[in-house]
Amino acid sequence: MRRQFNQRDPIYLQLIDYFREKLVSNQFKPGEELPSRREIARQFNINPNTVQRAFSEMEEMSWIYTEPHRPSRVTQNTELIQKIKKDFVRRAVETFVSSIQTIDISYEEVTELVEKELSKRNYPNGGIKK
Amino acid sequence: MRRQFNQRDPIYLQLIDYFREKLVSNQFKPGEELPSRREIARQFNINPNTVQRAFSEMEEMSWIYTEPHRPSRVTQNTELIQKIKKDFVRRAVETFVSSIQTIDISYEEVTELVEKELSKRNYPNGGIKK
DNA sequence: CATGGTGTATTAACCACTTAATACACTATG
DNA sequence: CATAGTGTATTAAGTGGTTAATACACCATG
Repeated sequence: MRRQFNQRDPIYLQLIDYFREKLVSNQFKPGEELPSRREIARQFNINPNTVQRAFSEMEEMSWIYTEPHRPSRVTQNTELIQKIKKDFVRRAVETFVSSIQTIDISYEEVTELVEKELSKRNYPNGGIKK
Repeated sequence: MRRQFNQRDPIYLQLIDYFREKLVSNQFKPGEELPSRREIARQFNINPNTVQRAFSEMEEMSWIYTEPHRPSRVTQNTELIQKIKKDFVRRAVETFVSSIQTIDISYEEVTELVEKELSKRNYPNGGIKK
């Protein structure tokens, strides 16, 4: 659970991103209980309300659910998790393409640069991470 | 010169991006005179100080230069323009790769998605834009 | 039944940052 | 030489948004 938050982006967004990463990389069992807001706040040394903010948004997106007076749980909808993953990638691709298309550069150059950057980060072919 | 600014990002940053695009796509002659701050402000219907803010930052980055009491001019350093272009692409690639590497996805899938998105936007191979 | 932890709601404080107002010296133009 | 436009600096105002404080009802545990 050790992770530093940068000082640039809102903490609650970084929290959401943190959970997204765990979600799409199967680090959660479906329906798994999450630590309480206050517990997480303690671990990250942030305000409980900030955690609540993140939880609210994740609940809004159905990433988690909370029965009254029960700990929040990770969604049991595995299709949703796949969708989160797909949407995330799609959005990243769109943002990327949208920005580079203002540049006069060939497709081959682009993919070569992407490939280079991927391998630079020890990202072997085949999708086995780290 | 018609372009709408979104209401999400700071205007001065969108202005800078606007000039970056013109700069790297050779829509400026080296040393070309730029319209005055107030003129640009009128065209975009924004505050002259906002233009000045953008100009300051572009001057800081040496994209433009301003002799005392003269109109600002586009840099004559063509190598710099190449560097701006390269840096911009490099940063876009880094951001992109950095985000998708939190996802369990193969390199082939990534490049395929990028290729798809590029062609969807009428981006023919070979780098001939639009 | 008391105590401490929980999810949640409301409100306030804060805060970085962008944008705008204003002023000034200078220059070109007539 | 007057007028209008320019680059620039300083300062104020505004603003959207995040974070924090506080409170409340509820529940489990002893």
